[in-house]
Amino acid sequence: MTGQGNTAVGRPRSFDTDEALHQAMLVFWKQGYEGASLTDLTGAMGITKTSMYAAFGNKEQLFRKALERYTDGPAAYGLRALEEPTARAVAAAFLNGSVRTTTQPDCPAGCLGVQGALAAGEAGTPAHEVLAEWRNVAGRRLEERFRRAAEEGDLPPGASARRLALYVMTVAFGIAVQAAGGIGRADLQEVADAAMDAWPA
Amino acid sequence: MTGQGNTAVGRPRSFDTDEALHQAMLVFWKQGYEGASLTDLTGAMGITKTSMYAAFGNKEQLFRKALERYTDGPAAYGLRALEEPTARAVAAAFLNGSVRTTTQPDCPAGCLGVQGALAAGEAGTPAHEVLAEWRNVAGRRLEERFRRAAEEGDLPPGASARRLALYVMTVAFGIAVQAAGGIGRADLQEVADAAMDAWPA
DNA sequence: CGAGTTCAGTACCGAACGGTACTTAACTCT
DNA sequence: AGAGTTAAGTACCGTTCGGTACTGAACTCG
Repeated sequence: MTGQGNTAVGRPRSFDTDEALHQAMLVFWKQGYEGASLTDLTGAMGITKTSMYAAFGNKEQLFRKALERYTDGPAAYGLRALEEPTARAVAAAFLNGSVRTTTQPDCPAGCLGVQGALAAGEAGTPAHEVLAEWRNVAGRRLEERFRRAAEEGDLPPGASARRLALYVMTVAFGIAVQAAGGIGRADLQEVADAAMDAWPA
Repeated sequence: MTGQGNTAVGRPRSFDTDEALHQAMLVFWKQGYEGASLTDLTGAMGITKTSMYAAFGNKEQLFRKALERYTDGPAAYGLRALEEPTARAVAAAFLNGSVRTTTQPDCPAGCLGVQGALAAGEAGTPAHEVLAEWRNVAGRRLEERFRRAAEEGDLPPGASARRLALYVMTVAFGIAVQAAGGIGRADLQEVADAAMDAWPA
């Protein structure tokens, strides 16, 4: 029950935790969980190891917080897309957002949720599982949105919400892989457009 | 100019290099380049570090050879697909092959070419670049095949071979990501089928 | 001004990393 | 049998890994 009021007692923190977390996110994004050493992380964050442990716990918890920040920041297009008026617009907005975020000039190429720990050794297993769940949650959100669209008559009777959600997520993940390999934004936007040709009705 | 005839001089190798390379491939496939330690690798290969260095050079060269083996083995569906008679059949065979290989029960889930080093620190950069090139080569092969199809009148006049190749590769990579996250074969086959709905004409 | 509390920095921990020198074992050829 | 050649095994190299005691410094409150 440690009070979290703004009455500061003790020596005040000399760095901005938000900015430090942002830098850590960028390192994880570029190098992956196992490829990012504490030296890489704290170097980019501009703090020492002790400060990082005091502020964030350990490497794994730092990664989880960096992923939350990624979700609310660069990956926010995911939730925004769900608010589009039609299922088709939702799918297009999701794919377009993934193209834009995975090819942002001032950020690492690709998607943290995909390349953060797609394969991992023993040390990276927790991160691997966290990211797999992160991707599945996104897919479930999309599926629920499409199910609602089906109930509203926004999708043809035969369409499967689950199948459509899986398809859109799969194309988005593929876009992330291509971006990580250096494929440019214009090419990937064409891919996103081509993917929408498979949309029903 | 060391002769490579079958006249064996010196102590004969006591392990099967092909089998050892196969085991190394499986470890890289499951754990990625940086996540696979020499202890993990040599443990699975059933040999000591010295034997591994004598037979394969170092970790990076072992990875390159494991990737070649992956190309000729689990990923051989890629070249086979190019031999299909029509562009549509090529695309379908490629996607179906990716579904089968990334969800093989007795192999790691996903694709070595995708998850081997999608993001990497400094130590994993060579592997990262090797895999990016590996994916691009596959895409170029597909693009050439589709260009030939266009010349043969096997594709509508407006179709872009490059765009179609990029689309098929992107879906295949997305399937690999989904498989790495535990999505099953039946679901992914539905995705592959759905992706073909975008095929022109 | 202490007393209490929290943060920063140095210096260090044991373990694991990729890689190698050196000895011993197993083979072919003369 | 002995020389020459190559592989296997042990034991070790320096470095880096994630993580932590411990010492001072900076702040609020009484």
